[in-house]
Amino acid sequence: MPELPEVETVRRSLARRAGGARVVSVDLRRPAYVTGARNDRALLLGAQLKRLERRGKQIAIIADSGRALCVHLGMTGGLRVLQGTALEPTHTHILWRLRTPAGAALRLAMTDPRRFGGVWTFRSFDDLIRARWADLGPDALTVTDEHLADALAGTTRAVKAALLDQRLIAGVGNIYADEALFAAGVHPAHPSHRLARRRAHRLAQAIRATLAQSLEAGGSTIRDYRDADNAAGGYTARHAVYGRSAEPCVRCAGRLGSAVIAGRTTVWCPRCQRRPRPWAPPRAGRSPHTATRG
DNA sequence: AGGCGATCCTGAGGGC
DNA sequence: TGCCCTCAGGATCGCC
Repeated sequence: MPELPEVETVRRSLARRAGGARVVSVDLRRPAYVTGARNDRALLLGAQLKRLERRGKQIAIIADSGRALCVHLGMTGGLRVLQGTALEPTHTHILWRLRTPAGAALRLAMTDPRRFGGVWTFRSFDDLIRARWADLGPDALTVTDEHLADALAGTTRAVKAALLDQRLIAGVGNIYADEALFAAGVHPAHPSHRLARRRAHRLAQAIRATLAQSLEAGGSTIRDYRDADNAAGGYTARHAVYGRSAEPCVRCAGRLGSAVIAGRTTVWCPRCQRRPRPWAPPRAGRSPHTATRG
């Protein structure tokens, strides 16, 4: 489920609630959810949670022991802090018991009904970066106009497909790809390399602005997404196109269209997001301006 | 190179 | 109430 704003919201709430806490016990209930060493020490038993980092849709939990966990939430994953007698969520694959510096007992639950996410264990944050983050593009929240323009110039794919490719830009998923394309007035099927550089810059600005606005609202809540505090996101109501197929465009009131592009349901406004003019072969003799090929 | 479909899973929602 | 179908925030793989 979660895209960059939701993952960053989880990271922040986790840092606030469990930062500095020590791992008292580890209960790994579904070993297959973890890749790499699966022993207690690899899962940070006895260590203190020191730093929480994020790149795109992935979170790194770095302990004072130097060890690091990489968490990818997939479609339905969540990291939830439970206090007191709070009920444990269903599909909890790992449960950590923590003790905060102030002495409070907390539980941290890694939940993921569909199990498209996962946890990877590493001896160090450097190892994590090498194994999992080295191939990711720059984080979408701070991607530069120049980087996105260069990345798009290098591929012929539909721009929507390019935005979903985490090697080009990290953190954009199906919701924010559609939202940013709408905000920039770019048709999702526009061939990436044919997008004018000026429009690629505008798209980069739209990506940053859309993600920042959603982050400010605590992300989007579709179905079961919750942050580490179990709070729902407030951005869903502000979606201009995602989930609004056949509804009126917020800008021109025209009917929003949808189709499967890059294997994902895509919604856009046919009037506000024009298709590129199709290339037509020049026909000789029709106009004095028609180029004659040698 | 990249489109496409299948695949990994569970759950929600609609139609009947 | 239940059954059957479709669809869902992600990402990878093999095949054309």
